[in-house]
Amino acid sequence: MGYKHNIEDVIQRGIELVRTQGYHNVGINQILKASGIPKGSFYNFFPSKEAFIKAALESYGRDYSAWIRGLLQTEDPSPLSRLRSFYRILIDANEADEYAGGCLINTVSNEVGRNNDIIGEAADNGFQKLIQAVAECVELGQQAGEITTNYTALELAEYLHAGIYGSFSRMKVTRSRAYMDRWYQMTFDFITN
Amino acid sequence: MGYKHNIEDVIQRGIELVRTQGYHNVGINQILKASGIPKGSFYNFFPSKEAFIKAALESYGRDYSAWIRGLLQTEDPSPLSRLRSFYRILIDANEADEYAGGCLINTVSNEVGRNNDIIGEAADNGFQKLIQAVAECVELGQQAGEITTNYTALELAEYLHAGIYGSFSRMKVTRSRAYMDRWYQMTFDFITN
DNA sequence: TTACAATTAGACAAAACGGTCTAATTTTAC
DNA sequence: GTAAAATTAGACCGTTTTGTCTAATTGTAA
Repeated sequence: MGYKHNIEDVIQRGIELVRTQGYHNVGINQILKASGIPKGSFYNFFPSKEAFIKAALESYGRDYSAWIRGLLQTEDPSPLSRLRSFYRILIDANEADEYAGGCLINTVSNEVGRNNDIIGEAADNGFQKLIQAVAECVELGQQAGEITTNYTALELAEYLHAGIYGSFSRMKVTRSRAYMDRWYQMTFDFITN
Repeated sequence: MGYKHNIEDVIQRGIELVRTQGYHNVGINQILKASGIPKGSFYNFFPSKEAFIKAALESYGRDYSAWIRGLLQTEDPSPLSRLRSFYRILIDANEADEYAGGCLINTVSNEVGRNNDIIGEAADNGFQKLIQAVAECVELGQQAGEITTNYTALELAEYLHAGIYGSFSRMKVTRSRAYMDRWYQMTFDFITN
């Protein structure tokens, strides 16, 4: 049967709160309330807020990179087309989310990544997972002659990552998908053969 | 003679603290201590922390965009060369700063831009100032035939903005200029004729 | 000089913060 | 069934948070 509360539930609720509202802006009590868990159970599972967000980043990174891989491994025979499709879906998802937060890793990384080594490292690990998933598809696109080979697949994946995440930053205050759409158009214009 | 304390001093100290440590991670008391101002004076100048950061964003946006304009209006006759030089200096500055914070507007925007309309709007205004300063030089580069005219100057400036700020995000957790350098190389490869 | 306004100064307050603690309950292992 | 371990529950604690308040001081304008 198991006990009443479930760690994974708490993590998912916490992810959603922190992703949309920020690390320091969300208190433990808020997470307790949202997940219906008492404080004792929370601190039984996690020794600190820092440990909680580390676990959240790891869970999010796993799920997110798996989601990316799923989207990049469809039956579409063109790697470039799959890559384009992925970014369109990502942009659509952010619009559907009303530009509320973008990516948890980005939110946390920007807020505390530089000032907290444990969180910073967890964020970096997460980013690398996402970038790696993209790089694999980029490489296939290069092999298929669809994407420029002037740069390595990893360099291109990092370029894509920086660009879309920079667009997220503008998106958050403009609350518009225009910047992401323009980024999409221009970037694929630049990197395709 | 004037009174003992000076608003602009307090703003500059606050900017530096918030830029490197984040909005919620820096308390009023920290700003008071750093600028040697008592609480009564602070709240005499600013009605709230929110009002303070709004003033800080405005001051920072003014100074930063003026700094950009200065760097983009040298005696170098090539707009493209001036633009390249500006981004090299910007990247160098972030390295010299030990990747501590990047841009105040970006830091605050990512942390609270979506959850606080007053701060979000101030951040957006600041971003627009910076992008506009870059766009003017991009346009000159287009007129000189150095930069692609497939996109408007504003679109290209926004693209540059998103890219370098996305690189900042990676920079913060990797504490390395590698991502910015690669972004620089690739972007100018893409946008030049 | 005098009257008024702005600034200075920091004690104080209410609320929120992360985290601790003890006791009751539930599950697991033997 | 029984003992040990894990989980649940929330009252409680010390600290820190933003913001208020009153009184003294300083500057300004008549």
